[in-house]
This record gives sequence, C-alpha cells and structure tokens, in this order.
Amino acid sequence: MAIHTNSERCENCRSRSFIFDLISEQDREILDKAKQEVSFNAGEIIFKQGAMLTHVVCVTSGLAKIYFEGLDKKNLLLRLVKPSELVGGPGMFVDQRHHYSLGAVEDTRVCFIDIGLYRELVFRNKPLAHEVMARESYHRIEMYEKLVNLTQKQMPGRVAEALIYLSTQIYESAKFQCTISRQELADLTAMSKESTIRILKDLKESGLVTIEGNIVEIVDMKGLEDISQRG
Amino acid sequence: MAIHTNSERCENCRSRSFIFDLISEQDREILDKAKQEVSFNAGEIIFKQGAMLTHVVCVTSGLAKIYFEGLDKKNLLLRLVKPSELVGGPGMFVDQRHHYSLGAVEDTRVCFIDIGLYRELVFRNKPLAHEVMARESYHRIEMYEKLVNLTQKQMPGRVAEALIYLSTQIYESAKFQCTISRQELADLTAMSKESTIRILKDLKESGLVTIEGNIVEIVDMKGLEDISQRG
DNA sequence: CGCGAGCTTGACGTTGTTCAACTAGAGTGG
DNA sequence: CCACTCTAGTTGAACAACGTCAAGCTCGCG
Repeated sequence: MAIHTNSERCENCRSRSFIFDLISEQDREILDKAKQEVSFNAGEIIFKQGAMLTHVVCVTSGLAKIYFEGLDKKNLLLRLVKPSELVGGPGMFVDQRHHYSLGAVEDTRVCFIDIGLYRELVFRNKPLAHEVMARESYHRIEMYEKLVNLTQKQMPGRVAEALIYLSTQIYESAKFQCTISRQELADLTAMSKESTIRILKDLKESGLVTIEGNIVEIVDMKGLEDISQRG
Repeated sequence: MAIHTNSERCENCRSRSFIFDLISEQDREILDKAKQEVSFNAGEIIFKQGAMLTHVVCVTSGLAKIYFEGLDKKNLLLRLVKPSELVGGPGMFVDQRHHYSLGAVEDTRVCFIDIGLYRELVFRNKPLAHEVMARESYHRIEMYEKLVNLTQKQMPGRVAEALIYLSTQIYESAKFQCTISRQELADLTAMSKESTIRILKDLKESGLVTIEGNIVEIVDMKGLEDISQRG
C-alpha cells in the first residue's frame, strides 16, 4: 500500500537527508519539487532486486532492510536503513538495475528521487560528491568485515555481533524493541532460524542478555564483545 | 625486494591504466612524472591492511591478490588483480588507511601514484570520475555475489565458482597454469586447504576438470556452472 | 642425499542444518 | 464468545557438512 504525498518541504523535514545540506540553494529548490514521498507497510517491498533503477530512495521514517536474494529463496540481510539514510544501489553507474532489494521492516516512509536528477546533483555539487564517496566507501569497509564475520566466525560470534550492531547502530540503546523478526536476524547472520533461536537462548542463559519476546537488553556488553571477537 | 625504476613513460606502457586515457594532456604529463614503478617478488606484500594509505597502486605485470586478514591469521581472498588494473582502497575517502592487504601472487610490478594526486585527477577529470565510480560499483556488486556464494553455497559450488572465476576472469583460458596455491584457493572460497583439495579431487573424478599439479583444464564448463549454481 | 614447503589422504569430532512436532498469540467468522 | 486458522517462535533428534589433526607424500633445491 503506497500513499503518495508531497506536501512537506524537505527543508522542514525532521529526518531530511544529508544531501540537502550539501547542495546549492537552487538545487534544493529543484530537489524539493521533484521528490515523491511514499508510505510502505511493514513487510512490503520498496524496490526489488533485478528491477530497473529509476530512483534513489531516502528513508524518512520507520526502518528498512537491504537484502540480497540468493539461492533457494534464501535472503541475506546486508544492512538495515534508518531514517535520513539514503539508499542508492551500485547499479547506478553500471547497468541501471537494482542489485539488492529494499524492504520495509517497520511501517516506513521514503522519498523517491529521480536517478537522473540525483546524478546531476552529485556531479554538480562537489561537497555532495565527496560525501557520497565517503559513505559508499564506509559501507564497503563494513561489507569486508561482514564477509569475515560470516565466513570465519561461528554462530555465537555472529549472533553477538548482530546484537551489538542492532544495539549501537540501529536502535541506539542497550535495551531495545527488536522490530526485526527471528528470521530476519537469521538472514542477517547467515544462519537458520532455528540455530539463531538456540544461540539467543544460550546468550540469555549465560546472563549476557535478557530477552522477553522482542524486547532485548544487553546486560554484559563486554562479554558480548568478547564472544563476537573470539568468533 | 623492491627495485625502483621510473624510466618508462606511461604512454608507452603496454599495460597502462585506463586512467591515462581519461585525463587531460596536462595531467598525463604530471602523472607520468609522479608515478613510481616497483617490482615485487611472488609472496611479498605490496601494502598491508591497517597501514596508512598514501598511494594507489596500478599493477603493470604479474598477478596480485587483495585479501582481508581476519581471525586467527586466517585470510579471506577478496579478488585477484591483473595488469592494468588499479587498486585504490575504500579507506581513501574515510580514514586514509588500507582496509585490506595487497600481495604479489606472481612476480609483480606495480606503479605507485600519490593519493593526493590521484584524488585531484579524479575530481579534475569527469570521465575519470565516472569510470572510477563505475568500477567501484562493479566490485561492490561482485562482493554481494561473493557473500552469497560463501554463505549459501556449499563447498563444491564454491570451488566450481572459483575455478570459473579463475578461468574466465583471470587466466582467460579453459586451460591455465594455476599460479595461486591451494591455500590461496582455500582463502578464496573460505574453506580449509584440505577441503579444497578434496573437492578438487571430486571434480576431477567426475570428469569436469583435469588437474596435473598446477595445470588446470576445465573440460565441462556447463557441468561446472551447474554445480556452481546449484550450490 | 637430505631437507623443507606445499600438497594429499584418512580418521575423527564438531558445528550447524533439516525435519517434524509443538506452543502461543492475533485475527476472523459464525 | 468460542472455535478456526495463520503466522512466528520454540524445542528436540537425526543427520550432513566441514574443519582439525596427524601422517605421509612429492618435488625442487642446496
């Protein structure tokens, strides 16, 4: 279900993108007029791997997941996307297609920005180009670390890592309502749902975390980091 | 062992980088004077993960590997780098450090280009900027596929994939001398050396490839692709 | 001839998946 | 208000995949 609205001005948007602060006055005006805000319900797909890349997406509220659809309908959750973050996609400079899917984890609002306009903005505004490069690079570094996590650590290390990620990067609190499902947590750690649940139970019984339904609290961050680092 | 030479002009370099064709006459002159060519023996490290990123590197002959040093001295081989390819590193726009290591697989010559100069070239020459973006993006896409390969496929699929990669992308022939070691092949597929060897043996006994020491020939590419895709 | 590095093989134990059953809560219709 | 169904979560047992360890091999090189 997608409801189009375009009433709010970017300028006043509480979760406006970093883009807005790095472009000329003129371009701000253009961007403001061109953007299209759309609402998605939890579970809905915002864009789909393989589809044409016609817009970049800025998340303005809720929570979204970037995931890669692999073999046998198995998904690999690459990362979560919080409000004010921008999702481009590497296909932008390659083949004009999406190479991963973006899905709404919670009810989520996003702004669509035409890819042609976005590209112009990037090439017209050097500060923006720098920032885009920096962010892309940062995500690439994260990706290398993720590769090592998933290939060299065993399950407890991966789950510990994921919990730390959720706590520090996404929900930004030691105690948080885990709005992603067990299955999504499994997709994030490249494990089966069953194994994920078992490891969570272990961590709980070791007293490192408390878990009540989807309320998670990290009790012993240091212990969790230990497990994450040891693998 | 590194021998400095700077005699050859980029213009005449048989394996000159794409950079050279995408910058102004003036910049070509500058680049030509500034580059530093260095030879490395097989096994030597060209730059090391964690070190300051002061130069980008262009491989002019031989073969190099980009690898990430993970837990317990285990390496993850991200990709191989052939002549005329450029290796930047994602730290360039983030923290001025290398986030992976570059090592010489065969005897290898590379040109070092100062990072400051490189950055200027990129921001001064739009065609180069486009090309750099495109290449970075392409490698990001490869990385996603690698993630799926390593986390969702089991060993035969991963080894098949690796052999196809070596044959099509690196050695560019169905029959090739595999200059990377069994250990490096294991690092590429995120497996133990022993498992890699066992799977190679299986593929050989199934008649899909022939292997004599480090001479590998892909006999049944279609069969190999099947295994790679099925996982 | 002997040494060392990389390669190969087998036996064994661990890790993690799969399958199947069961539970709990949320919505739905009579 | 009570079945009912549907989905997400949970648990256990059986099994397969994969790594580790230890030993032996091969080949180039001093």
